[in-house]
Amino acid sequence: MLHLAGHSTTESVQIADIAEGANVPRKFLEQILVELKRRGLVHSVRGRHGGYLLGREPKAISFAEIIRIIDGPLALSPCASRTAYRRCEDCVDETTCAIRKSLVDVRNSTARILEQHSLADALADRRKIKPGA
Amino acid sequence: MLHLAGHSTTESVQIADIAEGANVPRKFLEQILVELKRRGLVHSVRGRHGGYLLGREPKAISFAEIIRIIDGPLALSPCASRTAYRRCEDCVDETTCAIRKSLVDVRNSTARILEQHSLADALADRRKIKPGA
DNA sequence: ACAATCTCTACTGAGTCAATAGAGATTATA
DNA sequence: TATAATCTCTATTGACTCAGTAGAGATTGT
Repeated sequence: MLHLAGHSTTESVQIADIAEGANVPRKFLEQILVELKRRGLVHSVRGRHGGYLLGREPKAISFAEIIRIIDGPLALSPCASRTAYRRCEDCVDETTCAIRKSLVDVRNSTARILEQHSLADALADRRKIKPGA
Repeated sequence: MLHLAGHSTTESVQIADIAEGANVPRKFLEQILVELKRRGLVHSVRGRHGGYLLGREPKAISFAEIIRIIDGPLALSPCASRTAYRRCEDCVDETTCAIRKSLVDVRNSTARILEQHSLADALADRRKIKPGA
């Protein structure tokens, strides 16, 4: 995603280029991109000079969103998740579960941090440190 | 652990009792307890009237410590972990990795929250809500 | 027509997780 | 001393996930 963010929002980049830049197998990257596409974070251009490009401006794509798609919900337990809530099977009483309270705290702070960081921020950081690259 | 914290620090509780209270298979619980013992969080008493008891006072056992033993490192990626640091294999330059910065932020906030919560806190919470239980 | 690319589905191998199984060591008690 | 109750240890299972592989099919530029 950082690689794509480094290019314009109008010209597409080919899988092979991204794979080389990110140092991951092409076919493996493909599966991730298909999923990202399904969720609207990237668009694809088919055919001869096809490729991928960001679906929105870099500043409108948060780390939280990407991580949720690739790694699943942020919460440590489904019962503490907001986007993928699921009650624990053997939970006796959720409202008095002292463990869940902490897990919800953790989820909230994690979500806050990851939602504040966008691709644009990451790109700016990188440029700040390595102006030449 | 909450079950154990509910008992005195001197008398042991049998696996079967904890298993029933926590609604998990006895043999499965056993493996967790053995690991917790290896790390010093609980002690065991062998033989006829054996069982388990907390290795320290409830207020000296944090959620962070328990979760690290049962679930592994808190960080989302090994490169952001303090207790189990490991460099990413295909990392080009760790100091300029914009993703890692966010992951370290998340780890730190997670660790702060989970280290502040102890078994004693959880026990107090539970009693506050359900004074009779 | 053809070549380059994305698209889709299925598969593999290693690893993890919850759970099971059983033999062995330790201790209280009769 | 024998026995029963308990923890201890190691191995194994089955379902699942994760990274990666494979190949046929659809789409588009030339």
